[in-house]
Amino acid sequence: MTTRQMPKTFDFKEAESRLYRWWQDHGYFKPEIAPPDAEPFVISMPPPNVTGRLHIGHALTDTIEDLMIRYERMRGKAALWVPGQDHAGIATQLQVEKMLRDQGTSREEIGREEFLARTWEWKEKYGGEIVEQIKRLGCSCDWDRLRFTLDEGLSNAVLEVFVRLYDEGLIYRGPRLVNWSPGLKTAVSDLEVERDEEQGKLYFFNYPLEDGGFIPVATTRPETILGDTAVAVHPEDERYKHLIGKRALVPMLNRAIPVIGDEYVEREFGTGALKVTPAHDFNDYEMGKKHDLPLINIMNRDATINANGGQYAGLDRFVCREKLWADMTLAGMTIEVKDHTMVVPRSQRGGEVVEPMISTQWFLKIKPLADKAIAAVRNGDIQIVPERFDKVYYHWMENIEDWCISRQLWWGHRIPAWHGSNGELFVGKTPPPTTSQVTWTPEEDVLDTWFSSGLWPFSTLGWPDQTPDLKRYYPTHMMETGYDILFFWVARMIMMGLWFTDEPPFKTVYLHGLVRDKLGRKISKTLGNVIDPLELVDQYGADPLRLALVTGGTPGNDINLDTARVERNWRFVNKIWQMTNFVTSNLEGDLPFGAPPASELDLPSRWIMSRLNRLVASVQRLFDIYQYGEAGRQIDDFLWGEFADWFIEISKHPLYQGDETEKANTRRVLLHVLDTSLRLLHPYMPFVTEELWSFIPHEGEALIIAKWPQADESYFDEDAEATMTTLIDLVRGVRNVRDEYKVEPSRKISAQADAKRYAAALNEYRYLFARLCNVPDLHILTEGETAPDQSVTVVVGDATIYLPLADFVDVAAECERLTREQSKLLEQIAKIQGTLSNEQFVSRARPDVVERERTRLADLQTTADQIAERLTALCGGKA
RNA sequence: GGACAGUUAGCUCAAUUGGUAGAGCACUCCUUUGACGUGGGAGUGGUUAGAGGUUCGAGUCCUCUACUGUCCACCA
Repeated sequence: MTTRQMPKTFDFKEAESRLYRWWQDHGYFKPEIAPPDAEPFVISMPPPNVTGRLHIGHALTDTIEDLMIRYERMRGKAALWVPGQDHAGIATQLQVEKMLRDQGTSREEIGREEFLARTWEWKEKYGGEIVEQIKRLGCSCDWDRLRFTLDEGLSNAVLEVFVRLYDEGLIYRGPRLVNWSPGLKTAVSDLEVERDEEQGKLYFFNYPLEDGGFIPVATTRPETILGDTAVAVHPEDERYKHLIGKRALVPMLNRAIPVIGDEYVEREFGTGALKVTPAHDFNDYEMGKKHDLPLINIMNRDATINANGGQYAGLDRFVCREKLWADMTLAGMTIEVKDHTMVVPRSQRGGEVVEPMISTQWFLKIKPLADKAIAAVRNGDIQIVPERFDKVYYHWMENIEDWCISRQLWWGHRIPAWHGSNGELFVGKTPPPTTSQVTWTPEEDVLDTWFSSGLWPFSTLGWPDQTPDLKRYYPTHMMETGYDILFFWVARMIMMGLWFTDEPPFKTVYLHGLVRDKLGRKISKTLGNVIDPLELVDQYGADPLRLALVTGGTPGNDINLDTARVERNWRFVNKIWQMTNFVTSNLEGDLPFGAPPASELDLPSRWIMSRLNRLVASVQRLFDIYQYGEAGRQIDDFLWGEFADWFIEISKHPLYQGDETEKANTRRVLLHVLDTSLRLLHPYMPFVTEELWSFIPHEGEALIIAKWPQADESYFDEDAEATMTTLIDLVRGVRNVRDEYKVEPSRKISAQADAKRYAAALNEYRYLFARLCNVPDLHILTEGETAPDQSVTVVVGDATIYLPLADFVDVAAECERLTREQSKLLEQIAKIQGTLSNEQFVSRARPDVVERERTRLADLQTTADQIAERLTALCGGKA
């Protein structure tokens, strides 16, 4: 039996790095640690951005996934958690560009090749940091399988997918109206545009007509007037319908454009007439197609006005807005400017106003892929947890638009296409041969970061090659991530996975919420409410943070993280440390593992074993439905509230006063309960549990690969639980009375008990009262004996304890206390009687519920009777 | 304009298929008894946002209202 001396407290700073290294060196994070025929369980880690720093959201994701992985590993699965990093096109490029600016240069200046070289350097330098940070949380991923979206294998997968989609006719290239980010000088997808309500202005002016007269129109973006190719009115609008077919003149440019009729125009809004700018507005674009209007692009890539803007060429779009409006005002065309609440599209990344612009881009016709993805969830091949996200998923999938996959960036997967000197387009994994007739120039654009992310579950396992990993670990099992990237990532993985592997890339999607501050505010630098997980790990260790994150909320809902919970869990860590210290320091001799059979155990042991096994069963049920938070809370409650507060205290009696059998049994039970609890707790708090497990006698080399507990129903024991509950309540009652009567805790008092059906138990376990409420000589009243008069009573069911506190008892106060208690009881009795006298209840409620109510009533009744008796004896029936 | 969450003790959160509303933190009082003062004991604190309904029984199911938050959406 090991007798390694435990330190007084848990030195997490020292232990965490040591244990992590030890786990990793022993290969415990690798699925190969399980037998070759073990069932696999695989999670692909949502790859953090290569330049990112671990934030609290990562901490949540990684903690939940590590919990799932550790749980399945302990269940004997070949658990594989594939870690990775994302090149994060825009985010990374922006950071490197900033570095270049700080160095007094720019990407344009150094050129594409040099820029990429510098970015790779940057990646090598900073890319590893987040890996180290993930390790600090205790994440048990297989670092030998670490992948990066731009590494060779994954890049090959990207090319393969692109070429196949192109060959299938699903990828096309052409000029379309797209969301253009002028600061980043690239197209972005619909998802990357955020639309928020802002205070803006609505500009009213008169659109001049060729034949004289005018139509009043309103716009929020006057600069787009320069690109107008029509004025639209509602075809049934009495005010304007006679003007349809006439020609209007674009202000300041005097370009003639038609007045058209279209039912899209809302007669009630603004002036009821609309200027149409197909090249700079999505609605107008549609209307333009319908009416065959020309597209006039008036902007350059940086959103300055181009030559189509006449005298305004060269101006910034917002400067142009002011200038043009001023000029129109001088020309007498303007009417008024009103404040107006409107929705402004902004770039998710830079925050700048996104401009709808005509641009030649690559698109993916995604509908066919989406159809498969919808079916997979509908037929249950993929389950989304919580279920309510199904609806969101379907809605998005059913209304999906072609995906603009090209970006005018340099950092990313370059689109495998070549442009021939005669206008040909070639798409393939390798460049086409140059001939005397044609020379080929490679495509400049790269792919949207999410394009490669969409392949993650299978690209990381070696696809398109049929690698052993792909065969064994694909499809994966769990996709755990935040609901905020359901569309960006999850939806696309499902589509790509189904399309290219013919299998759903994972079976379950578990969506967690966002971590917010304790006031429920979004975490942001500007608010100054950033919760830095690494700081918390430094301060309290990884385990307390992990437990706080997992138990802080429920699946799919946001978590308002109160760091006080982390601190509290740090105390919990200490608490289980001290429990273990107690258990180990009380072990002696060679003990068989496991608890003795229930028949050989005393009441407290039967009780704790019953409670333990119910806990195990309950945790299992909760894990089966992904309710990790509730399970964690229950383990916590059990350990602190039952095992430590009661069983450990009680165990001191058999340990110190018992015979050898009692000692051995108690030791075995202590050890078994602790061992089982550490196993249950391990996925939540891997470090401290592993460390503690090393101090207790154990079979097997490490807790991380120890067997996950299973409930043993032979220990379920309702009688033991009921009896112990009564004894505990009696102890509590005595403590309560002592406190109320201000009896010093150190003062021993005597007591007599009229225990009725608990007489035997009370008699056998009277030491509980000595130990737990300083009543060293509880006397059990036998038949004929009567209770002392001058005493305070504690009543639980039909068991009564009399405390002859002669010096303390104030008869009047005691009568009042009893009266108070009695009225509370009578109230409850009345309530239950009401329920039970209801025939409907008795006939319709579940029998066990009725039975429970009857028992409860009987208990209350006997308690009330006891108290009534006391009242008569002590207070002369005053009450 | 649609859709989805949330509203429970002062604060942060729980609560199996409907069956006595619970923790932690904070607060009050007591406490160095041989695991732990990062502890122990005893307490205070709730018409579960409001109104209806279904039911023997509702925090839980249904309807409506209020407030908060999120997502989706083409009113210039």
